Amino acid sequence: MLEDSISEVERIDGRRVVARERQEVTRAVLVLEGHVCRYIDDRRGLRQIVAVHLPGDFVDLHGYPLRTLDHNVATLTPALLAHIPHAALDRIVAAHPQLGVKLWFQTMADAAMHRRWTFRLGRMKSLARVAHFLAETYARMYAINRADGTSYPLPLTQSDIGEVCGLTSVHINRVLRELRAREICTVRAGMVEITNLPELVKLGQFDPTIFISTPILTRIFACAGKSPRRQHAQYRYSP
Amino acid sequence: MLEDSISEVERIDGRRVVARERQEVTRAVLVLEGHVCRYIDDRRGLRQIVAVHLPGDFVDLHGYPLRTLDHNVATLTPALLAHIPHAALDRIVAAHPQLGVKLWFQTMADAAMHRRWTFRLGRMKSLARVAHFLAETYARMYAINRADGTSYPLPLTQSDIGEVCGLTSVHINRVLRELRAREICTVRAGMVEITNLPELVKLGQFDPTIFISTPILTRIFACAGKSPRRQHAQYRYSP
DNA sequence: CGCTGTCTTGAGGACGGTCAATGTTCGTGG
DNA sequence: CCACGAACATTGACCGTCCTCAAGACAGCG
Repeated sequence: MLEDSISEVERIDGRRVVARERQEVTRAVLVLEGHVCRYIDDRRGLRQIVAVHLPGDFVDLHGYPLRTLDHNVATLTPALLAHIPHAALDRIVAAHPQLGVKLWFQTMADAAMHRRWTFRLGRMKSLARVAHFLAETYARMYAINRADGTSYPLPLTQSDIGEVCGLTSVHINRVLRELRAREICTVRAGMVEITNLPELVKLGQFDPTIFISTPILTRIFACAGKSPRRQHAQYRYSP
Repeated sequence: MLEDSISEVERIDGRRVVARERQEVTRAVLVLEGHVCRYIDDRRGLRQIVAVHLPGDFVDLHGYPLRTLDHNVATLTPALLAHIPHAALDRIVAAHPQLGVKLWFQTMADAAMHRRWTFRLGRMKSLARVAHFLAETYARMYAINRADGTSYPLPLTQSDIGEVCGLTSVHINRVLRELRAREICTVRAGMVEITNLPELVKLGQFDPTIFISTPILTRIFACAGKSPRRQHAQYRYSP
């Protein structure tokens, strides 16, 4: 039904703004090819990326209930985007309320990822942040069959990764060097080659639960054990 | 209809865990009184708070489409909670799909706040983070009529605020001292007294848009002007 | 009273930002 | 085929923010 609702398919260059903050949205965007991100500008015009979207992801489905955007949307690479008018979603939801809940589910998976990102920025050091991001992206790429064994394409610059992880491009460079030196993974020429997945997962405290839709992922990430317990210290927080 | 769906009202102490990560949820929790938070533990058992909920907020409505939680829920203060079984939501959504979209909207407002938090942690310095949090909470308290002029109750310890802002309680203490010294606001004895709202909003780069449901808020936060422009520097990012 | 939890302050140090120079890659045009 | 420029990657030196550790003050409460 969604496929039939596509009103337009658009090919677009890399590094192009697709939609602006506060803008009214009348259709949802679905990524068919390429990497798309959502970001929030600060006053100086610098930005924090709040989500990265891969093929198969809705970028702004939340714009359907919200009607307006609270952030910008831009491509990171050349991309192929499908547009689905909100009116079509109205019809689907009205006719099949349970499908409405399924769409809702999609946006909630997104929100769960937002929470992980909040956690990542609030609690982790640079090395762990990057490790988490790389592990998360691996899981997502794997799930959509874009990972070749332990490697996958990541067409982001070091600045982009910095904007994701709340670090400067300079520091990202040093972190990637460290990850390479520790033989955990190699990021080069737009490709990530993971040499030690258990270590990457552990370092990034990556919890694959929210991504596990396929049993394959469960096996791949079997290494991710954890059992946190709240501790009562003088400083409840120490990153 | 929601009111009629309440299956139970529960009074609960402060600092109690209400629900645990990975737990299946079968009912939604609505805050009637008190402060409730959602948080993610790290391996060491320390935590990052990813959301704070005030009276009138759904805490885990996202558990309705997701069916399981990706974080913990705990009270910060004694609270009064209403429980609404998912089965009741099923009936509402089936009978009135447009009400389903309204519920969806609620969870998306939440997601929008998540994105602001990501931005806050990724891009802002300590003073700005705390200022943003205080301004945001003021807007929310004002909207539910819990603010008395320029002051409102904030029954969080400095450690709690640290867990929200990704800082230690020690540093929160210094930040609050600084805010007081600059005569922007005073946080003491569980109360926030804002002495210079425009400055607080500016410092925290607070954007009230996503909270503006009432015209009153628009007026109160008229001081929040902004017009960011993407800048192309060697370092796209510098916090 | 004497807990216990919270707040406050100081001293020292680590992490990551800032600045700046240089290297690398790649596309474009002479 | 090479020269040039633009964007990205890499490295070093320095420094600021915020964490860490530690000690003490304060308040509420049994």
